[in-house]
Amino acid sequence: MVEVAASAGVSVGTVSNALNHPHRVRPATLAKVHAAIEQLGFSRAENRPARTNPSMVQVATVAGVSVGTVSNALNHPEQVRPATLARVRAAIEQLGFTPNANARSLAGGESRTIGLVVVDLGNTLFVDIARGAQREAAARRESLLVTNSDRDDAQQDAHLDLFESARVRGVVLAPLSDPFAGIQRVRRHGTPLVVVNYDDGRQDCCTVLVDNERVGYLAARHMIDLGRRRLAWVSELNDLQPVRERQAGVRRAVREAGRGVDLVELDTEGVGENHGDHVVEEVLALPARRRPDALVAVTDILGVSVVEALQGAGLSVPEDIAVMGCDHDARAWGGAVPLTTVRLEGEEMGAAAVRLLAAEVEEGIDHVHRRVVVQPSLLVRESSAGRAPR
Amino acid sequence: MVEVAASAGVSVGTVSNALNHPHRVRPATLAKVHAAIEQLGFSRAENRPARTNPSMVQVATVAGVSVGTVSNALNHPEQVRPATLARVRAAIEQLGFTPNANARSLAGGESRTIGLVVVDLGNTLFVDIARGAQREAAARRESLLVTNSDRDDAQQDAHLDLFESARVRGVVLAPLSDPFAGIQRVRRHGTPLVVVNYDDGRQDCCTVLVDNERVGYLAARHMIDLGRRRLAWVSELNDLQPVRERQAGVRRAVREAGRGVDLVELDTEGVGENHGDHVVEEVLALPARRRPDALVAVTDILGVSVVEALQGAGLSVPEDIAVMGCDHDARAWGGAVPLTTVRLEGEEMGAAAVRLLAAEVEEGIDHVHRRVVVQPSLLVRESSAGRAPR
DNA sequence: AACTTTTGATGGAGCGCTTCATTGCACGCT
DNA sequence: AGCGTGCAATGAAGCGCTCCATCAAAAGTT
Repeated sequence: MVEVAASAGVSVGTVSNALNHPHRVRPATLAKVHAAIEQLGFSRAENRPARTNPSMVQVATVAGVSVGTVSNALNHPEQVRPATLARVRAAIEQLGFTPNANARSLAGGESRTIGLVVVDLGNTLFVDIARGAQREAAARRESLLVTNSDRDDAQQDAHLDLFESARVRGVVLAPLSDPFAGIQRVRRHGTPLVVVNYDDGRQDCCTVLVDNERVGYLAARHMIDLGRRRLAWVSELNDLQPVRERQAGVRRAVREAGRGVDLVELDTEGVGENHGDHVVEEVLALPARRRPDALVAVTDILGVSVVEALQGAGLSVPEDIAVMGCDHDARAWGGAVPLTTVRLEGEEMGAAAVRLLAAEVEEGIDHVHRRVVVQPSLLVRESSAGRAPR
Repeated sequence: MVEVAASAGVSVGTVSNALNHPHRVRPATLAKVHAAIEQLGFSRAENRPARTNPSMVQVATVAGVSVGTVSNALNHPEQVRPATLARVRAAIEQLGFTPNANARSLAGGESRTIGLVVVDLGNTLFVDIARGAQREAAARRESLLVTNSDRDDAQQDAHLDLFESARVRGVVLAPLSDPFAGIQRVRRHGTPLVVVNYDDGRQDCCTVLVDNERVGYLAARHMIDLGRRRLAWVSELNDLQPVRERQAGVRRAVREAGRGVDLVELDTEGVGENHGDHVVEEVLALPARRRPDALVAVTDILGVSVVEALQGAGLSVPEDIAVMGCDHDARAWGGAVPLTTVRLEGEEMGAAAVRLLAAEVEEGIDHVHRRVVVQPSLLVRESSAGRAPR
């Protein structure tokens, strides 16, 4: 009727009158309306795209049982007699019936999907997190849906809203920046939320964290254990939390090592592929007795870049200077000298996040937010330890 | 009541009788049931996680309008008087109302999400595809949900079912292997499906493809244009379609170049990080006059591995032998010598897939399946062309 | 055999929304 | 004033499912 009204150039009300109270409508208008009806009568049939999933009603009809029984066959098969169950399943098979998850979660008030919003799918860590979350979710017979906010706050918010409106069972968020607003947004209606890889300190939700202080500590400690005595820490100038923590870990390792070990801290303007040259300039500018014999880069990408720049400057790695990065970033796997790194256990983080989510769902009102700190591990390769004998 | 029955160890029917026709129930059973009721009475209150999203009814009440009007305010704001609209919006704001997408798509029969099932999120190409699809979907005011099948057919099927049951608007599939079964599964009920990066030849759905023949052609042609005359093509032994096509492209380029150019084809047992050594052995085993001066690897990972092995064997790249890969894989970005490659335009592929999906939705019954072939592009870096002057 | 109890199946209410025929009302025209 | 019209709002039907009180028949018990 709305279409007819549009086509006839009158309001819906007029069409209604034309049909039910024709005497109220001026003859000319009446004619217009009837013409429109006539015309649409023809074109109406064709634009049905025939997207016709069978419903439980059809399954019930074919199986010769009631809708309730079909529902039971699906969700509580133990309450259905084997013979009946078989009939229902045959009907489902025959019709190719796939339950409508929307109707399910509407009626049941529960969903079996969890949402994961990730800041950057291009980064190995987050792909690993997704993989771990996926695995853990599957083990709990839940589905995991992933969205990539691509380092964009607006997208991140949009995706949180999306999951909220889909009434997912819970959301795992690997945020770009302080996720406070996002947390509020999601928790407003009690949707369980776990934040991964960001410590907002407020502890008003469950959190899965990397022990970034330990990342730095493991790295520096490794170099010291190798007998290196003049360490360099290279990171970017900005104030990102993980960077500061890693730096703190490096400092602690150096402090613990006592006076025999020195530390130089170098800054770059970024951690990308091309910042190695600048670092090497700074290194070479140092007086020989302060020149580092070991260098820890805040990321693998930066580390690889430094290795290349050092080699370009005629220094050998690891003989003259041992180099390592952090993150176990796949983008750095192809380096000339395989890079020693501190590996973040992304899969474990993702799995832990899903477990926390499940706990929050189960515990309900009694839930107390928890924080899981996943320990990184040292991965020694040639850039620090030299080529292994073959 | 189901809970009570479970707790009392009787059937639901018995509980019903106990409540409505107690005389029909044996006293002992009656007592059990009442005990169970008593017990659950206490624990019932606490496990309500208070996950209470306001519904449109509440919004309507607060705004002092009917539910229909709230719906109109949301979906057809132009049909609502500004003053009313403002009241409704204020109520939505005040209650923190988020529409229930499940109910929406149930009632409206339409969903605004599309699903993307990807074979390997660890691979840059698919991350790019996801990014491109995301962008195009956002532009059409649709949401994109991603799942990672992680090279596992069972997971892929599970994810297709998931999207099917969520009644998404359409599915984009980047399959592991021949997606015939998956296609059947999804199309059975008319869900639009676009397959990316796999050509099954049957053309019973829309497809977005890389011109893999051209990938090989561009690569070999680049080497020939650089003046190289003895090319090597390195690929794994298996029979994957894209590999064969790339090989065909290489052959064509060599053929076109005429008799001055030779081609050696080498096989590896895989394309991973450690297969370079073997390739180099094969290369060195060739008589000097047949030894290649240019090498095209089927993937970047293999290419980087070859570069390292060559350097390890004392050969220089690109002087002695130019090397390149294919794919523009991020995992190869960190190589000692930046690797020339043929770039697959993943973002463009993802965007094209979403556009095809949209077209299929719009065209409905009249839709004819289309095939979009996205052209790869050559990315020249140092491993073939030498270090650019600074 | 006469009863109680259990099992297995039923059918209807309701989840939160969209859609749309219907209506009340105000406006403009004669 | 009175008719015809358009606008804005209403309210009920129904989307596909789950849940559950209820019941008929089968299975036990005495």
